[in-house]
Amino acid sequence: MRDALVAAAFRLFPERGYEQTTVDDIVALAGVGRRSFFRYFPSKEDVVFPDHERCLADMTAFLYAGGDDVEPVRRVCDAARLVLLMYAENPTFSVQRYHLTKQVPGLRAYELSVVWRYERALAGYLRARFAGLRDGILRADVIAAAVVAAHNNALRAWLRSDGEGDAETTVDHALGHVREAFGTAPAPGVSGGPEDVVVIVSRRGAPLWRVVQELESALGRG
Amino acid sequence: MRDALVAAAFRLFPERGYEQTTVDDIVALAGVGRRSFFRYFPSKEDVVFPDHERCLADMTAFLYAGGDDVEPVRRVCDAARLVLLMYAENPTFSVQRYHLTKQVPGLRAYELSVVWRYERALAGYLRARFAGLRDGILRADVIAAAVVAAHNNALRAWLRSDGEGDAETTVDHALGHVREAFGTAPAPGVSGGPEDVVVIVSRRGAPLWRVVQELESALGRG
DNA sequence: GGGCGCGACGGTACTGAGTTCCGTGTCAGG
DNA sequence: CCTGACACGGAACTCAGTACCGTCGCGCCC
Repeated sequence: MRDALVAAAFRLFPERGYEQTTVDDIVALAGVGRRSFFRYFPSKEDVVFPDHERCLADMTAFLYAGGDDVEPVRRVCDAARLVLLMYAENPTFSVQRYHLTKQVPGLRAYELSVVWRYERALAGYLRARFAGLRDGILRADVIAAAVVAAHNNALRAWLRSDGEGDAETTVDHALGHVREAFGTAPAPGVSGGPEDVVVIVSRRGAPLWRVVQELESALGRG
Repeated sequence: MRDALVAAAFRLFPERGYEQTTVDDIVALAGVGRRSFFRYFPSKEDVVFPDHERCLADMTAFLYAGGDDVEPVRRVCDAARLVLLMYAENPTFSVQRYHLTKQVPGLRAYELSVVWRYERALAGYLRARFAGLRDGILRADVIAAAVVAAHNNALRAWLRSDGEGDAETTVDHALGHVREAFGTAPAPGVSGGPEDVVVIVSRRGAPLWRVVQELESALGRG
């Protein structure tokens, strides 16, 4: 029933556009009553994101499945990675939806509220992991936003390639930037970020010779 | 006329709720025709964010008013700071709207699309400033998202205080975290982050003497 | 001064999303 | 055969948003 409605909707949307397709058109093509549409989808927009609830639940489950021994930032990056892989499971559907949301303002707004829930899930996890830390909530919110932005960047690049590109490499590269910025270097050779970049953090009070020593060591010239 | 409609709307919203207030109620109280409402506000939600367009335009103008000599990340942080100060100009109105958006899902979704436009404005500016840089677009998007998240964090904290707290200090502190994470130390004594930390990023291919030069300069020992 | 265009406002009627209420079939178990 | 739970369908309704048109007030030009 759900699947029949989604199938009918995505047969009509490409040919006459989202806004020009009424719910009556969809239910007529699916051969079901109008009332049944709103039983399965609270609004017309929801039919465009039919598996969003399940995907969000999967990501949340993944977050809390790992123990507290795994590094938090790495965990949320892996969660974002997981979401992108879910998108990549149905390339044609994802690309079709991308073209819809790109040109229908109403759907773009709805997509924002969808993405927002993912971001809040990530932030909630990080807030719990950062509990007690100085500015833990702020740090959690900022990192969650950065992770989502990196994920979206990679996702859109992949969608623009019509699902032909390498989604994994792209998202790992993007998330590598975030982990770099927030103090968790990607594992060597994992393909996150360019491998010829090294970050040194120093306190101003430290003696210069110690900083140079660390620097040479980090650059492999010691 | 606009002001009359906004005033009427915000007299009705608190007493009977946003969704229970129809557009007809608003225009009846304002003493104008229903048609005129939609002349000034494309949708019912827009009356809740009456000065959003102006605020966005002001922020964009501020971004491009500074020359290319000012550091990009600092510039977008200052732009976010400017937005928060605009909110702080009308504390009672901002707090009232906060309570509305907090409990009406439809308004929260609309607010997301509003915030999204600010984020895209910041990202657009950063993309231009980072043009030609390796992963410039990705970096721009991630930093814009982080700045917006930090701004929102500070804004919500201030709104929860019913506009009584110190908005400037809060937002400076939050944005300091972002500037720390992305390699731009906050101005000395501004209260963002620990002031004795400096970050140097180097590519492995760079000559060591150049790196040490940058390092000495950053540490203020050159 | 008298048409005259123009822009702002108001009213009517319409479309379509979303809701409410209710009738109908269907299948289980007693 | 009766009955209660449940899924579906349909009619009628509310309200946001749009299209169309009529009206008023204003300056402007002949």
